[in-house]
Amino acid sequence: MRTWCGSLNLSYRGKDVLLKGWVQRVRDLGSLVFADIRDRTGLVQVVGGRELARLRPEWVVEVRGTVREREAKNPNLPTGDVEVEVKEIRVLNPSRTPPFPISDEIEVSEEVRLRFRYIDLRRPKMQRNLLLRHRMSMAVRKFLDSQGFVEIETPILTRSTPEGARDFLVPSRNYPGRFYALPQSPQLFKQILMISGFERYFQFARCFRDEDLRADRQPEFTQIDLEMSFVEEEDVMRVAEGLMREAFSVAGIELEPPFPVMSYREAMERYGTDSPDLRIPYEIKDLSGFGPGGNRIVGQALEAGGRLLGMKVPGGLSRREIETLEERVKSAGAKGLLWMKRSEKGFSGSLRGEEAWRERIAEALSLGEGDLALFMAGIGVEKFMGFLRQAVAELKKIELEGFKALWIVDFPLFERDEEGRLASNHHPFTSPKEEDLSILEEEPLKVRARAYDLVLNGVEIGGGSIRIHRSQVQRRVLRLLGVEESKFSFLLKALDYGAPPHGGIAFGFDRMVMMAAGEESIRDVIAFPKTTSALCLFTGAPSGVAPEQLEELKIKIIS
RNA sequence: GGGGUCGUAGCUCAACCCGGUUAGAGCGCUGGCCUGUCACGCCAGAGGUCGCGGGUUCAAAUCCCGUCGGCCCCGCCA
Repeated sequence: MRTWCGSLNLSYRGKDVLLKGWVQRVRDLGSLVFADIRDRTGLVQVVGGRELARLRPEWVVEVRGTVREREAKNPNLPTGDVEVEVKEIRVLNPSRTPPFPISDEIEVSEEVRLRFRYIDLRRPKMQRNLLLRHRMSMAVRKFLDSQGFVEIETPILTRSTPEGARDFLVPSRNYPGRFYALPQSPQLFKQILMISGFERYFQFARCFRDEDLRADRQPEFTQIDLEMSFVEEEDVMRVAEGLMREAFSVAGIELEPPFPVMSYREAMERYGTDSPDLRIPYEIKDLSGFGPGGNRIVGQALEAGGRLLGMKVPGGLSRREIETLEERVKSAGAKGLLWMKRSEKGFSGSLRGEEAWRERIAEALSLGEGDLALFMAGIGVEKFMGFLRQAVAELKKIELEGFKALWIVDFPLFERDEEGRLASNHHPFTSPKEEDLSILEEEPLKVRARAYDLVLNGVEIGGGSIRIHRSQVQRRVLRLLGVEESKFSFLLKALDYGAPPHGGIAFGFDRMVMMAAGEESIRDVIAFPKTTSALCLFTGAPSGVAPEQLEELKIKIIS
């Protein structure tokens, strides 16, 4: 019977044990040799003579021996009170010298880590992260099961839909020139399952989007996808809150539902983003009402239909820091940054203008002596102010501790895309608010959606909506979007066969685990992630294929 | 699609700005010594296409152009 290395303690004193694992390190003192043996549960020291001296890091071994109390204990090691006196050691497999040691202390470039992922995953941090991921998924499954949800798998080979992100395509051999698409989400299938009468569905769904990557974005990722029949917004939100509470509690993080609710408009006004981090204390104020105040830049901005937005930075910033911020917002696309500082001598800074005007602005921001205010003027500056708010918090090294969740609701159903056409803010199956149906065609941009986003510490962690369950409403929305009905005829038809009112939500599971683990990158909670240029450094995917394979698919590479 | 940043020993980095002997350090590795170590210690040693290609120059790790790759951001992500 094998004993886990990490489980050994004084209660094993005198017992014979069999350990299996990897050699962490060998300390050769001559006729006395120590080795640390590691398995998934931890490390334990074994002690013996010259027979241990030939061991090298990462060799796979089997050790038989007797547990004894140590002469010199190691308080830094959970098993530090004991050691195993070796009776027999067998090398099951030697190892080449690893490119980097199995330790959280050592910094290794991500490139090397991904190339040797099997070694990287031996590191305690990565083992912890993937174990946490497992426990969170188990907690979620248990919770959803207890709430009457049924896990149902939906296809990976499915139909390309023109809306939304770029699809990954899979060529069909049986139908040359035709393609399957990998799902961007199981959206339509889960709606169909509601029509099929399952009432409550969930799935840990792998989703695929062929877009450029980020620290929190991978081309394939995992969503906790769920859908419910006969529900309103609040019903879905309560289930989602319970799910979040259960998932995060396994990481020792207590979320306390119900989460506060904020309208999209309020979030944009106060924080300049639809996913605000409420732990940051700054707020944005609209100062357009005070007029141009003799300031040329502000005057031009207001005349063009733009706004003057300001934000107080208590305690101020140095000139150098303001310059740094300006560079950062400019690289994000902003035109520039204005500032004003209040000192005992009065106002200073680049927001010049009439003294009374500056006084009124300072008052509106409750600017005290030593405080700084930052401003932007123009059209669409809200989101740059939101970016600035984050950047200032970073620069001021504001302690961002704890977890603050909130719901964002009352999104507009549509937005204008670059070409000025209507586009869905969420997706085309999101229901408009009943009371806004009458203005759907006349004033589509004023129509609010029955959608809700769940934001945790400024990260969008989930989003969902009550769906359209009447084909006639779905037709009107598709028409406004300029989408041919034929593309979704299967959905429209299904809606006419007794579709119940339904709605749901999907969570970015990788992001949830990332936050619970305190990681900055989603790659650290995914066993085999892609690089930011969508390569798998471990297998070398994507790769070329044999000419015969292309031949069979009737595919020709043209460049 | 765009911007930034990095690429030198197995790993992490220095030398690069301002071109000029034999490209260094720590860790790791190999060998030797050592009975209480636990980041063991001490002694000795090996180890480099300076990402790749081209250019400038008497001379390139260093300057220029291109290219490949890692990371971060903007666009994009219904």
